[in-house]
Amino acid sequence: MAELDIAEVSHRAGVPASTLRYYEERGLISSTGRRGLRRQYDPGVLERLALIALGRTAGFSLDEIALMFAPDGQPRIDRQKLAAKADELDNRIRELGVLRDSLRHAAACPAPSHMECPTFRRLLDAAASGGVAVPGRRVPGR
Amino acid sequence: MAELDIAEVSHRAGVPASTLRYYEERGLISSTGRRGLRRQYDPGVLERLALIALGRTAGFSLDEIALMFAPDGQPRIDRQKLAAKADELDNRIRELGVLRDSLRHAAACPAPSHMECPTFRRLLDAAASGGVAVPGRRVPGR
DNA sequence: CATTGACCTCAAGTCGACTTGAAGTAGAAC
DNA sequence: GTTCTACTTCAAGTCGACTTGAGGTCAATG
Repeated sequence: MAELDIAEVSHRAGVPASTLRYYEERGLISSTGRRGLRRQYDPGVLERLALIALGRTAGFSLDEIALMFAPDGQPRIDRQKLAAKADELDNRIRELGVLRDSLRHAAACPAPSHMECPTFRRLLDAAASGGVAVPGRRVPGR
Repeated sequence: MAELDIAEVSHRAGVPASTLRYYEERGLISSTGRRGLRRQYDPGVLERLALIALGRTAGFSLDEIALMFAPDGQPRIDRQKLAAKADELDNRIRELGVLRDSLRHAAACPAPSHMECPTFRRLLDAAASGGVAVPGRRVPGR
């Protein structure tokens, strides 16, 4: 079985068929042909989908991911971009670490009200001054 | 000057006026009155905005945050929820850590193509099997 | 040969958190 | 007293990644 049916791909990759069609439309994957109406895929699409999933979890947009494939379909992953994303992740991880520790402290804090807890207030100031970022926040000028 | 003008709040909190109106509409903050048309705010709104910002960076939705204020305006932060969010953050942090390490490895990997690098392939399998989560991904059945 | 059911296309809807635009108003400066 | 300007309301638009729905098609099953 060289060719996979869309249902097969959907099942194996754990991705809805609608998403496969969407990815195709966006140029992220391509079908090798049709059996009747139905899309057929090369088994390699599974690896490609894994790559896409990976990119998504690393925080790349679909557009960015699309650029990571050469026109011939071979992944052309820019090592610099990977390193940059790793650094980005590093920052986010550090932020989240601080946040987590502070949340835990606040959860265990004996102060009658959170507002009277110095740790909580410090956290608050950090958040207010934009020291910590929200992932999906739109930046002014975009 | 007990009362702050919306422009003042916007400036001090680093939040656009449109967002302040939006937060008011959502019941997250309230203005004490108007001078002419313009909203006036109690200085306490700044602390509240900081609290909102904090909640956002911790990954709470505006609806969740709204529930963290008692009707009287006093923050009523559920310590259990904080702890739960901390645990959630902990998981995410661990995932991101793995991802970061793998990205870094891939970036430095000597294999001619990423596909031939065992570390990269392992990472790929993890991503494919949904071992790592994308923050904003919609879960089936929601 | 007719039915079934899973696929197809294309347009439109969803979600959350805002932003933007049009049309109006009022305090303050001239 | 007029103009300026920063605010006001309300509806609609935006962004990314998909999902959903209506109406159509076709390989396989009976």
